[in-house]
Amino acid sequence: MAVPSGAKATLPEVETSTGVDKTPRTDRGRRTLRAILDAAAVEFGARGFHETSIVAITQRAGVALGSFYTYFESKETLFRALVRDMSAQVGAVGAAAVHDCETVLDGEQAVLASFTNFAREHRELYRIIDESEFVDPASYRAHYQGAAARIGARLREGAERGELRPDVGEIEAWAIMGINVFLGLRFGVMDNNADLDAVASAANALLRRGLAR
Amino acid sequence: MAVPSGAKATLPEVETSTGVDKTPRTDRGRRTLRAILDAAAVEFGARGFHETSIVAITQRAGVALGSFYTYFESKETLFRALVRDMSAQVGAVGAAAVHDCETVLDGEQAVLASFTNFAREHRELYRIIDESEFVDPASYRAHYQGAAARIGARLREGAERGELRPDVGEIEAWAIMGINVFLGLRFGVMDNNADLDAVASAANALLRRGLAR
DNA sequence: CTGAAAGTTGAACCGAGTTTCAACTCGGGA
DNA sequence: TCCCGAGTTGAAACTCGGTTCAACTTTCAG
Repeated sequence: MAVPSGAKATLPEVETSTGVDKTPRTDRGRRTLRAILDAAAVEFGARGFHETSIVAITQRAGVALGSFYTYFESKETLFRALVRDMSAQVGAVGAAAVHDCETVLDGEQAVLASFTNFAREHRELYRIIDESEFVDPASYRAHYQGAAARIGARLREGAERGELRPDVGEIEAWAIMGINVFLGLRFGVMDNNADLDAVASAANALLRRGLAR
Repeated sequence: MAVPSGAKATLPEVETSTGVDKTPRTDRGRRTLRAILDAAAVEFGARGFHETSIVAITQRAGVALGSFYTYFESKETLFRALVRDMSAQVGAVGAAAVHDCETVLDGEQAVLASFTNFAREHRELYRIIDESEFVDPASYRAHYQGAAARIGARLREGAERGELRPDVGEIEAWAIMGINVFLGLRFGVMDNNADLDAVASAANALLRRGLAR
């Protein structure tokens, strides 16, 4: 039960390089695919890609080893599907958070608060995204470039509206992303009890006024 | 030639769980060990831990497969030695950078500038530290907790000296670390031409005044 | 009810890469 | 010069986990 609700509703597209369509056609098939995805998120999150065997995944999912290959061409394909799925969810969570915020800076605070919460509820997020650097570099880059681009767009809008300095750009976007990722790691994942709203608020103070006396 | 000069001078301690001392006793031995470490940094940096075979390392080092086991108990042991070595170097680079800076904020700017430069010159840094999350979790945690602690100590001193707000703490330390890591990735590693001093200066402006108009 | 398509099963195959080891060479001290 | 410990060598043993596949069951449209 470590896979976010978003993923439960929509099954991620599983691409096949060899034109063979592996999309399940029946309900039974969709349930099995879902079980494999959930089990994989748990196993990859706990042990990492290489330490996780397909047997472990299918056992946790309660299906036979061979069934795996009904839905995926390889362990890599499965991992890729999972990475893309989680990356999309992070984007969705962020978009939802900014939705009804007055100012850009309020928006950034809301994004951070919801992101750290999301990370705490989905411990596997970091390990899967982090490991995609080695297993699926393209998705890894896409994930961070996409996130930075979204932050950058919000900053630019804030600058146009006169809320932010006019010179905010890519540097600031990547800086904010770095803040979010590391605070998510430290206070969302490594620490169960931290008050995440307080963390978001402190980080936002840094964005607003800086650290100087 | 991807291993930092620091590592060339001092051979990192290679611990053995089984009490067998693998430290080379002759010059020839030290040269071989050095060659293996250098080759390993290149290979791990280019292909990652699991995709790198010991054969590839020994071939690049120009020694026979069996020689590897004269110096290391396993591939993991070697990787661990490398992680600890690089982590120590990052610390050293930071310490050197703050050394003769007037204010804390000047210090943080100097640290960021030298860190991004270091990352650009040692592309393997990120991949090795990142992958230690999976291969050697203890060193991974130690690396980031250590870095955050050093930043935190500097901030505290700045607060005592009245340069910074009195309430700076762990949140701000991890936020700064996140900024540094992501700017190093984006402008040091992913981009060869970015002006790293300009990047450090922009990030420092964020720390000083924030982003607000 | 029936047949074909979809899905399930797990034993066995297989390749890749780590680790071992016994025979060999090197180098420096007596 | 001789000797011996340190270091080198690479073929082969071993391990392990991904992938295949042919026999089987379930589903569902007609």
